Amino acid sequence: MHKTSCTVPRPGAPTMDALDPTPDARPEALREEGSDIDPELVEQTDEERASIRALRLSKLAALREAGGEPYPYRFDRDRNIDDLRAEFGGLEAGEEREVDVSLAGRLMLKRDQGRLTFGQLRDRSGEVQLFVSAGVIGKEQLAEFNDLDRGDWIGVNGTVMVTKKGELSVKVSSFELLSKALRPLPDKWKGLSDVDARYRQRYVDLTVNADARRVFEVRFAAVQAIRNELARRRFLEVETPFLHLQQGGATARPFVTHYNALNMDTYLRIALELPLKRLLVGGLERVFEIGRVFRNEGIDTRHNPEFTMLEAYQAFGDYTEMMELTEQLVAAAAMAATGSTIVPVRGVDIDLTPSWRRVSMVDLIGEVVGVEMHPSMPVADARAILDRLGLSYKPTWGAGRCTHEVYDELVEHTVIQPTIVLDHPRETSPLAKPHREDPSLVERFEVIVDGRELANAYSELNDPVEQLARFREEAAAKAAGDPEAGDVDLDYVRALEYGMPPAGGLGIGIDRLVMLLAGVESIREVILFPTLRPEAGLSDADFPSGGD
RNA sequence: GCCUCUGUGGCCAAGUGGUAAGGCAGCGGACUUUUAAUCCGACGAGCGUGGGUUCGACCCCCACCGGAGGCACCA
Repeated sequence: MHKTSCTVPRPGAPTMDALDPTPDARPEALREEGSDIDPELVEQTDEERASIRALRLSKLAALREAGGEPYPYRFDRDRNIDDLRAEFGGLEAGEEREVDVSLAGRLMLKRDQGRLTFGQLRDRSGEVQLFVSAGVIGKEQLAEFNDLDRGDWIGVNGTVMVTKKGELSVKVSSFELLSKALRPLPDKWKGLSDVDARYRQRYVDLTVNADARRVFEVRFAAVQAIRNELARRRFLEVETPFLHLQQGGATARPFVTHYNALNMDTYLRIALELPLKRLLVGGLERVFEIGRVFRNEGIDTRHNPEFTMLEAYQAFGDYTEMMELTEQLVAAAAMAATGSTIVPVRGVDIDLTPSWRRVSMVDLIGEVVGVEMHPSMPVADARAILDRLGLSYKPTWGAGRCTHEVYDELVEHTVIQPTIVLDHPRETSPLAKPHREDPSLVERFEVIVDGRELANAYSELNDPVEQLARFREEAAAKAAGDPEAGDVDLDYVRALEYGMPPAGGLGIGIDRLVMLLAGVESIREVILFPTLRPEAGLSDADFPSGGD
């Protein structure tokens, strides 16, 4: 047993032995003088005895035995660690201040020097060293501190000092266990790198990987900046239903769920569009929603079945307003998240500073591919171009769809710097208003950055007769077996019949924006709990009671 | 859905046909200014799961279960 005694008996302390009258049945190896093994461990299997978790459970039991509480209710700290650094960061090596401070956080490292132990305490704002000296808190308290484990949550009280190596520290006068960790943290240097474990146990990932934490700070800053900019422009933030009775607002397969009370199937929303535009009919004029949408499609580095969209609608504007708005929102997000509107992506500086290049789809195709194409050209000519370019097409495609195909296959991925690609073929844009100068086009643009679509916007269709016709086309396609086609939303048509003001609408994929700003290549890195298959092998057997 | 890669103690990681290195953490010991502290000592896995081949399998084969990347589709 330990040479030091302390108020909390640790495994093997005399009180425990006294409480256990049974003969010492411990294996030879554990019965030696100085063995620190809790007698309770004898009740455990070999596997449990070997496990860190079992040892921690016995620590827990010992602590409670002594009247301690490993999971107390609260701790009053008086500042965050970054506050402490701001206040005392100017101290010289060796300086001390008789200022009482109290901090709370997770114990990340321990360096035991014998009569002195250094700890590393982390809260959300930063880390600071703990200086825990027997000369200050006494040998017993020091032994208790040394009995803490990496990963435990603690609260500390102490004064401020700087070590002779210049490290700002808290000279601990007392500490309190706030929550005992039963499972060990990953390697203190290598951290957690197994991506499966990182996503499934995001709590561990966030604990040990600073990069993971940084991504979500970036995400918050970007979203907050977008909210602020929209609010400044007098947009009203709203919340619309997740459960939709009809499929619409985008072309995508929905998740279907059953609502018992109404005994009917409902869809998880695939877009925010139709409810928001109803609000324009209602006269709200400028509305936006940042929210989760759900698409029953594949998972890859750029797609997660649930993801976050911003959609904003502005009455009395058209898509040219949306171009300016998109630029300002993205620039504001970049500035807030990274401090700059220039973000490095794979060695290339992407300059998000407004204004961005604006180019029509047909002009861009001419520039990149070197062919003259237009949705108004005879379909036979369009097909000839696709043949020459080695692209395939379906017999149902018109010249517009063919034009879009060339753009998708050969142009989009070549566009690295932010570019507003405008005036899409009418054939591929069923929800946008026809172009005021060219009936084969619609007033629509996409923003391409780093070869990927970041935003999509229209002059919104508000002609109820035209809208009904398009809904009917979709419904016919759905009836013919297209799972991505939507339903006829008669209430939406009725809303338009009351009159929707002319408006521009904008959608931005928030996850992709964050990927860009955070410099990560997988959408799972910007979603806290990405969709994964069920974890195999996690069972009750992984949670032995520890011998109680 | 298809293709390729991948799964070794709590974490990181070697081994690729001869019977599981090493590091971190944890455990015991030393140390009052460390910074991934250091030093000494003891311990811990039969290699995702199930079959098969072989005298012998972490290693080869098959299936299944996770994961990653790519293709297809989409934001």
